[in-house]
Amino acid sequence: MAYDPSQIEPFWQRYWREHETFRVELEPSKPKYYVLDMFPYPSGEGLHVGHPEGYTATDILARFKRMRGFNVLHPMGWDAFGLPAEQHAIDTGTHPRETTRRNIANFRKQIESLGFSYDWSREIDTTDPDYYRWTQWIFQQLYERGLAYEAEVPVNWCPALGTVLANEEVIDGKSERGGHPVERVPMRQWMLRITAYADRLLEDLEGLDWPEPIVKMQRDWIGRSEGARVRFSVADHESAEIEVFTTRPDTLFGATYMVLAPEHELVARIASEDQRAAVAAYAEAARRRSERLRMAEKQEKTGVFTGAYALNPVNDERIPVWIADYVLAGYGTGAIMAVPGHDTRDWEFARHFDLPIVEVVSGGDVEEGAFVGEGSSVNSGFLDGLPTADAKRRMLEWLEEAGHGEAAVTYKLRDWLFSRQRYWGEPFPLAHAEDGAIELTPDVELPLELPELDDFRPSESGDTPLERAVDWMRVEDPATGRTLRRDRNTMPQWAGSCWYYLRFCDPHNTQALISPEAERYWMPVDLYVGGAEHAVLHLLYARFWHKVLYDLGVVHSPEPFQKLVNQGMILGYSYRYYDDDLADEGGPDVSRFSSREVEEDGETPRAADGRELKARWLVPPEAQRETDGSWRHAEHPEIELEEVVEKMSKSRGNVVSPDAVIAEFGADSMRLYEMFLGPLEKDAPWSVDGIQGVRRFLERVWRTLIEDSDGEEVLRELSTGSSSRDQARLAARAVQGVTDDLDAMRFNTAISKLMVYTRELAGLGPLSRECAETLVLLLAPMAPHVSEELWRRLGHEQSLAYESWPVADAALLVEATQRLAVQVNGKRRDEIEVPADADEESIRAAALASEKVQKHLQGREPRKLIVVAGRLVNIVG
RNA sequence: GCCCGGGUGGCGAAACCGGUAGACGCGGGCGACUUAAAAUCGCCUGGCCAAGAGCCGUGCAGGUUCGAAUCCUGCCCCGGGUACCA
Repeated sequence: MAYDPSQIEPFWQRYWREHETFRVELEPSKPKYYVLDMFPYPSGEGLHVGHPEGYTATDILARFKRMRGFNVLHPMGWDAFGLPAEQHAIDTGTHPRETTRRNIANFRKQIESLGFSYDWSREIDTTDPDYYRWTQWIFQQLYERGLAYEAEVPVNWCPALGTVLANEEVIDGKSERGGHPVERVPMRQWMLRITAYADRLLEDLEGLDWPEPIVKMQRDWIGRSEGARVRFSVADHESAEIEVFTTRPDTLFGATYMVLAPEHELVARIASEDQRAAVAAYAEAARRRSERLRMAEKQEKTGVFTGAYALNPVNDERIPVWIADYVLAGYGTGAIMAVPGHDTRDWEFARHFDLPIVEVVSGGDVEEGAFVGEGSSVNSGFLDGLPTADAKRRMLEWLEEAGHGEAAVTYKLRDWLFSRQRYWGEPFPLAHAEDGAIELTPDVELPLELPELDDFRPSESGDTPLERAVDWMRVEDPATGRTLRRDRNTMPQWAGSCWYYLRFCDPHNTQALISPEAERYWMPVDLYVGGAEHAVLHLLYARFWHKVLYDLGVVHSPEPFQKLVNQGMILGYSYRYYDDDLADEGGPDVSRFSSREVEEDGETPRAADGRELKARWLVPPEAQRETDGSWRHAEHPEIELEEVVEKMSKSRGNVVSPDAVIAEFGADSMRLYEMFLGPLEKDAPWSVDGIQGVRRFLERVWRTLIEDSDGEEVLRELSTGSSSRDQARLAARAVQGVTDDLDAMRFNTAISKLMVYTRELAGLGPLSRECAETLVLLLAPMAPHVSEELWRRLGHEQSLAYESWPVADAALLVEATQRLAVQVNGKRRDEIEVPADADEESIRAAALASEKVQKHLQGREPRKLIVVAGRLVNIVG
């Protein structure tokens, strides 16, 4: 028997658990390192192969930093509230708590089987009342600071299902399950005033060690823009006034019409008699379209004239007021002044509806398209001749003097819709009085626990699941004795993940969400690793809460995550076809279609005859591969399937579990393989081609140290005394290379350097103990089980988790000579070897002395000679 | 649509700041060992042809530069996000 992970890995996992090897305490004398994974939602599908990628990366860092003397906080927990457990409860009647408990147990077992060095004594579960007690506490602080308020906000209401749907559950205006119509209807909701923190969220991005694209996405998401608010009066409607925001007040003379969002409150008031019906019909249709579709510019421009006119304040011209769904109610003021000459969407709209286009900034041709750049004002009265910047300033002065508007800043960022009409979330810690007053649940009554239910559906009357708990909903106000009603909503899943990184620092504190000592020592997070799909929302929400906690004095750093790394997504394969069974009823009449027979119409797939279709996804064995490489529906082989590569998800069925891989190759091979696949940040579809390579590497490492002697696995005899010079140089290069790569999180190249080191050691005669131990220590963060086993066999009694990381002897890294490429006119023609300290003059001479170079120069005099230190010489001639 | 990222051999990739394209691994080929196979070890493996001191080659088309996978412009394809999936 050779290397056998099925023996080694469980042994060491038990060893670490029993010895609490990775348990950490606050140790002020030691430098700390807090390395955090984005904790998972424990879904019923279990871990997929994408999870271990990020977790392996952070685990390598955690182990590496421990060996370099840091006190490492490396925790794991569960973001366990969420939609799937509740859906499952509705389908099966199983309490979400039970589903969640089972899923967590499964996730923990899978995660443990990979040998991660988590401090499990700090495990967190967001659905644990001891945890969400503090989520509720934070909400109360937000409320008391005026950062939580109630408002009427449109939601995806599905009358047939009697419930509000997540955007994901709505496809092209119909529910994903059953294809029932969905409309946007306003509902009273909790909102968090994240916009009050917009500027700080923007400014503090500055000092963070985050990938630049993520910073940019956050910046764009916040979308600060400076401009003006302008008020237009409405002709024949004394009291009506349309307020708009524009970044280009200098183009006000070019405003030839206005557009209101279909939901705008003025629409009903100002629509003229003869347009009323058309306006109502359009508004009704808009309610059925998703915001995403409405923002898509490629869509045909639609809109309806309201019959009303506004007065342009600069010239008192009557301009028509339209409604159109490209103007969104939730952004800005829900109304725009349209300047078709200088805004692309307005231009297209004006063209489509034959509205006037006026040039007010010179520099383009407004007949051909909108000119959105800067220039100088024309056709603009008192602005004429002014360059754009001055024209903006001048117009602002005029607006303020005339009382028609003022300078303003708006943000694309909207306040955060913070309530859900669901069961499986944190209850709001407050109650409502008849008169609308809100009483916070007293601190001693926290946590306010979820009521027990056995039916998790919304009620037919549109009540939320919580409203089924009649007794729970009713509460007596201890002060006045009057009866209050608890809030019928729960918090969104984001809530628990907004502050979990703080709780890991002090998970069992019953007096506070975190002690000042723990917070001062451990925070901020030094390295945060997770998927790029969280680039905006989770990270922005968590930063917002952190800043509120900063203002409350709970935390001392303005930002929670100092360094952020996004691991790439591991994608899965599925195989797509379409059918016309929109209501998911099945049966014999269903027609099926291959992709090539289907056209996309916006979000709606259609057959050649115009019939609406629905996409379906299969995975093997329902999808079968033919000998010609095509994929076919197993039951309907006439249907050719289209291969699609996407994020792994239940809806696609393309989730791949790591369990089988671990069983076959071992956890160390799995870890190494995921790291060896390519750079951590890169997306890639999952495949196990090539996992043999890292497994073979581990076997080679094993055989380098262990030999079979009469069926007994024993340590090879190691050479006595110190390493040979060649061995020492090889080891020094490996140490330097691996250390640099781990510091920069280049795990793939670190592994390749270890492969080279191992292979070349074999060619250098009897192995020295020093080289052997160096190999094991360098491998330890990446393949910890086999490394621990070899370390023990090398005669050490303690785990190597806290051994010192090897240091390279700088003197051994110096080379005596250097090889330089020699180019003639940029093409490589020869190579020369010169002393490492050769000066430029001798390098030139050596290059020109090359026969091959002379041949290619064909007698020409070199016009120019470029020497790049350590790299090459380029002779131009 | 908008925002972000990616595209290099048959495949995963490397090339870190504009300086020798393809390290390392998979797959494939040849050889050694073996009665044989597996395992292991060694060598070869971007394409083309007239086979050279040759030409071409990093999604496509251009540009900047002594020199471009890397920088710039335009385009194509793929992935992620798009505020109630997480």
